[in-house]
Amino acid sequence: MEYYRAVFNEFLRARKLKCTGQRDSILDVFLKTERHLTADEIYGLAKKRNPKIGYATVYRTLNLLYEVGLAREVNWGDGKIRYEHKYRHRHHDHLICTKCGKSIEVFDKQLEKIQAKLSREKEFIPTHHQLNIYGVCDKCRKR
Amino acid sequence: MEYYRAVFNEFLRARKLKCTGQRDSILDVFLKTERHLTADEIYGLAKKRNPKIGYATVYRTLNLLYEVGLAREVNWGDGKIRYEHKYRHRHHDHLICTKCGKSIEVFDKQLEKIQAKLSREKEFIPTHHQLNIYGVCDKCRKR
DNA sequence: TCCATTTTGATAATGATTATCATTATCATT
DNA sequence: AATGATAATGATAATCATTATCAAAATGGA
Ligand SMILES: [Mn+2]
Ligand SMILES: [Mn+2]
Ligand SMILES: [Zn+2]
Ligand SMILES: [Zn+2]
Repeated sequence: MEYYRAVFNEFLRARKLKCTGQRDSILDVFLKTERHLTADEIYGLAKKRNPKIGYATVYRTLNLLYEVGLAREVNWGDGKIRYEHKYRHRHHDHLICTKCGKSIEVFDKQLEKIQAKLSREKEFIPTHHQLNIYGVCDKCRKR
Repeated sequence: MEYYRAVFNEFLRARKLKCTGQRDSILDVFLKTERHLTADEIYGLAKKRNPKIGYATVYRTLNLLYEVGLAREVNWGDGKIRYEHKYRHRHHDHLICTKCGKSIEVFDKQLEKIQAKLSREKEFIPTHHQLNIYGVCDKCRKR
């Protein structure tokens, strides 16, 4: 975790941005949680350790984490962006339960290959993608 | 196109809803366009043939078209829902150019199979999915 | 035609995110 | 440690797509 903080600080220095307590708090909260957090959730958690932190700073810092490549933005179509760890985490897709909201992470090499093939066929240069599979999870089905 | 209108009217009757000129106009506009339209675009087109139509009615009618299965909602992560034909149209995914906004429709049977496999492995019952591949289209790359 | 029910459109409300801007904090340089 | 140029912050207003409200109008079966 020290390492990630170093990555962030290096990024700030390179961009002539400043190290601040708020940025530290937000990065900490983000790194300490493995869940997919919304800006609002991160705001709530960061506020605990730094009560006078503002919404705008949370949004601004999350964008920095995105830009430096520490965070990935996830869009599940419910109107809010979620953030998950990206640095040294392999890309994956999500199964999303429409009953309980839980998500399951999945990865398939073949699936990624087919996407590359489809792009190639259309002379399209892919930069990133997002696959959401919506449905009902095991627990919710049995309930 | 008469057929689709019949499907819609049958749905309205079954739900004890009423046939109205506004609903006709909006369905017409939707059926006549093969593009992926936002509510706002449909509002603009419908207003041409029925100038006193309101925004709310457009949103309400699009939800009906979704419920009856004539329309599919598409979310490209830019904050607005788009609508495309669903009835008698095969499911497909999209390559989305981040330069010009154009989309290319693609389909791969193997890709769908792998998704089913991934769901099965997690004991997850999938209902629908959405795959967006973002990147740069042929034209934009050459420009 | 009558009338219960549904629909409509203008507009207010909502909710997530972004913009604004005066005040405060950071940090390289004295 | 003090300075000062620059960046950061937070309260709050603005934005933008979508939804809710509600009085007035339209629909359709009897
Ligand atoms: Mn994830
Ligand atoms: Mn399409
Ligand atoms: Zn569930
Ligand atoms: Zn393009």
